[in-house]
Amino acid sequence: MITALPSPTDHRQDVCCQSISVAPPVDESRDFARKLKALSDPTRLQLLHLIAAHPGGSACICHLTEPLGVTQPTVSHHMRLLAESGFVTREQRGKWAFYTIRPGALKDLGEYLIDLSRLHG
Amino acid sequence: MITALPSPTDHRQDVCCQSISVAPPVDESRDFARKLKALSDPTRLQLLHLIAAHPGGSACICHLTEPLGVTQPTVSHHMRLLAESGFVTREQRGKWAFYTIRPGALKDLGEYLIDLSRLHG
DNA sequence: TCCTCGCATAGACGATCATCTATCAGACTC
DNA sequence: GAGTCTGATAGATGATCGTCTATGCGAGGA
Repeated sequence: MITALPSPTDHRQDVCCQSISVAPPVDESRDFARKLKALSDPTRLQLLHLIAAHPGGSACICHLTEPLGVTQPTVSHHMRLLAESGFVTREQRGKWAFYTIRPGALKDLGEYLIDLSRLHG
Repeated sequence: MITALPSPTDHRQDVCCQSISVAPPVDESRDFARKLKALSDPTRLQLLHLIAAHPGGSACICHLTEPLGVTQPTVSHHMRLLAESGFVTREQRGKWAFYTIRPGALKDLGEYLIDLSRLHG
């Protein structure tokens, strides 16, 4: 809803700009914010890079700890967050846990940001 | 560097997957993580939506407080974070502070995520 | 020059987070 | 079945975060 629409010839000083009261998409914002938060840590981004560099975008945890210089429980914690947010899937193969990138989740989030950059009224 | 390359006919049980020790881009990850963190809050996403809905992607703070149900200092705090991360620019017009979306910043981040989704080896 | 208005800053507080050490659970080997 | 290995979980701790109230500061208007 537009409550004020100052034109270039409007000399009133108590009007700053159009007031647009369109309610922002609260639930959607909350959902995307949660996903963005899951990616907002350098260790998790590096984990995704490492996994993505493996054939098929799939890697086992045992090869993710040493290159990052953090402990195994820390990697496990981060992988859980990434899995809960839908960026990877977990699969047990024998004694090893494999995590696989879900490209669609990253792509969807990227497109959300690009759409937001194009939203101009 | 690849240290183990089990083929489908490799029956050794103590090999789980290729170990790829390519050092992840630490500085780049830290930078993108900082930007993602700036967007990882529902209030900030709604602020960006609100500003983007204004003509020219530009709005003054006075119209951003009420629709979001938070106090003015809280909006000011969030806008500072968004400005420091490069997603908006600030401009003083008379007594009003205008914030303008920087579409390129959102677009770059979106493309980073889409590239990451395509990284598969 | 004082007053008002718009917005930033300061400081506090409770919640969340990233990381660690210690431990547990499940799967394989001998 | 005992021992080993992989990875998850529990709990603690220090840091960061989101929000608030109170206050300061600069720009206009009277």
